[in-house]
Amino acid sequence: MASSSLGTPSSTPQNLPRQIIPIRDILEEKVEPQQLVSFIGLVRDFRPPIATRGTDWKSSIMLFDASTEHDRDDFLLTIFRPRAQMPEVGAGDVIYVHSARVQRHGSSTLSALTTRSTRIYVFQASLIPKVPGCASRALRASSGLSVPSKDILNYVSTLYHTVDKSRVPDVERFDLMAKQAINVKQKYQQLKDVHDGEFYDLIVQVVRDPYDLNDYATIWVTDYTENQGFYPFLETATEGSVYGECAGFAQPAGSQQSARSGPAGKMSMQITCWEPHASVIRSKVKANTYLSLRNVQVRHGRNGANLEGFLREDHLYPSKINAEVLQPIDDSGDLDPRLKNLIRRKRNYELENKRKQNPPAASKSSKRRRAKDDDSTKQPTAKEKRAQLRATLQADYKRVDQGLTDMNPEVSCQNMDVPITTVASMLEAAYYNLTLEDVISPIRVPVPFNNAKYRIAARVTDFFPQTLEQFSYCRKVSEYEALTDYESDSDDPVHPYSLADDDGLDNFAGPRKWEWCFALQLEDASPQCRSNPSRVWVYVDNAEAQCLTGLDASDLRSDTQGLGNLRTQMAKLWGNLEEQKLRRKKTAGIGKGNKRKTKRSRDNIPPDNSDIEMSQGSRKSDHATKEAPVANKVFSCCIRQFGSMVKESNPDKADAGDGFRWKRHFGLFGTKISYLETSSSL
DNA sequence: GGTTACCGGGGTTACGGT
Repeated sequence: MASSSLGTPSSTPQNLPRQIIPIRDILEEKVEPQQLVSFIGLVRDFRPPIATRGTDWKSSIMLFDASTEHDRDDFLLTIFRPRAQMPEVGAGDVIYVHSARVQRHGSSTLSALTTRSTRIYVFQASLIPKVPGCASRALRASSGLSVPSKDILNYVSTLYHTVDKSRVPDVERFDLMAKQAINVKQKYQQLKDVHDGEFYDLIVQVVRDPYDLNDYATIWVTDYTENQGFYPFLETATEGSVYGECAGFAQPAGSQQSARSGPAGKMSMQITCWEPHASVIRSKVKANTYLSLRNVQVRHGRNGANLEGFLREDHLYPSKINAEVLQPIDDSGDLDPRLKNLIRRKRNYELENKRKQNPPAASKSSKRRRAKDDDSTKQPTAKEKRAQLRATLQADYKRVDQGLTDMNPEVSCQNMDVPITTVASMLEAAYYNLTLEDVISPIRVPVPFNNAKYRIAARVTDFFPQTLEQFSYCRKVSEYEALTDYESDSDDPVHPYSLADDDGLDNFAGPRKWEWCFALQLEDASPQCRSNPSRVWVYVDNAEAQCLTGLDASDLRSDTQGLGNLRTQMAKLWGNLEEQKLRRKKTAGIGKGNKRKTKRSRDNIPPDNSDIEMSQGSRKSDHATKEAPVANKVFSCCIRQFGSMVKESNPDKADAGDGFRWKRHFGLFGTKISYLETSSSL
């Protein structure tokens, strides 16, 4: 079966050296991807080394042997190596590749990939003698490789002199092809810039499930740019109405998912994909998938009215696949900038759309951003804020550092040059000095919060949630996180500042991430406040908790090591507070059914830092201190004030638009517990 | 033990709708 048309013995198994696999066996998938294989073949195409994003360079070689000499499909060897170690090859050279990895990448057929241990022997075509001559003299100079065994050398000679070489181009043509291969043509365009009759590389998002027609599949795609050549979709996009099932399309029962609304207007183009690309579309693509498509021909459709795309088989390399699914979430921060920009445009489109749909009330997702950006909230300018902060701080600076002794040596914070302020002054209502024309002295306008930062001296008197296991939570990972200006959406059911429970994740199959989120109740420890110290709840978000503890969040209900590390770190900060709380809870729990809560809930949210409550100080834990005082030390830490929008049914209090008011919060930042000394080695 | 990447050239096949 594997014999050549010439009937030569070259391809018969008995002539093949042991451990050498016929290339056809790889193409017919008699081996699995990842498996290591050795093979020998003739070079018919070569792509010289090009730089990659990594440290290696990349080169590739198209090979055939006696088992594939008349095949249409090609067998590709991809070489990743430092540039200096790249082999030099010429037309018709015989290559013996020892121990390369089989892979499936960018092609409908399997190919081979070098590993660190792959050896490549190149025999220069013009020097290969006929048997019984020894092929070793045709071996091109390669660094430090010993001469292969006799059976390999014999096979090289036999193969070269018996195989049909009509697929090997002549030297001039080969060199020209190699030269052309490093000329990469820039074909990427956004959809807004595509024209009739041209070929483009596209980065797009699929807006509805593909329509599969066996030999080919059609997809509708967008990149959130507009092209006058596209069909204008309905302005008001409702579920299923824009890219819904088209009348007249045969709908195999159950095979079509409900459609999703894509952007309205002239933002989407249909692309028809033939094999081998259609297989990728069929098996890996659905609505919302991000795709890289290469060499899409753009032409007017049959009605001549609108532009369409066509992804056809590559003439020269029929197994080459030009459709690749892209993952919008990438922890390495290496996301393709073209994809990043597409996601950014999508976000802008969605924000704009939301705004249009809910003009009077602030849209939920933009609440926090508006707190910072929107002029209509009458926020002071940065300069004004700085002046205001300076004035506030200067009024409060008491140089209380001097009165502080026996500070916690395990805790340090930034901005030690900023004088310590008191919690009471931090909790005072915020004002904005409004200057008007013809009015000499500025008017003090109360504002819901200001974005001030402070340094305080404090000790921890309470924490939330009630158990350390709940200090971390699991959340969905959003595609928008790749954007540098990403801010999480407050529609998220587990938004940190809501300290909501983990519900909503049970049926979520997408990527998740563990993050820290907890709150600490701090009591002012500055000397002048000893008689009546104020308390404040401060949030600790994921980044600040990482800074504080030096630990990454994990599922603490199962990660006992992580829980132990957290406990050790927090004990440095709050002493025996956890034990005290536990004792108090046990005492209180007698006769109360002692319900064990394993999830965060809104009922458990730490008390508001409302001015009255906090300036008077809630003293629940004082009862406990009578029994046994919490033993912990004073530390200095940085606190920032910020605001968020919350629902408000009383219209008189709704100062943030219909049904919403601003709420002031405090957050810890720039504070650090000394590093954990772990006994376990890496 | 495993990431890096994916030429050029010039295009036929197809259902009917947005």
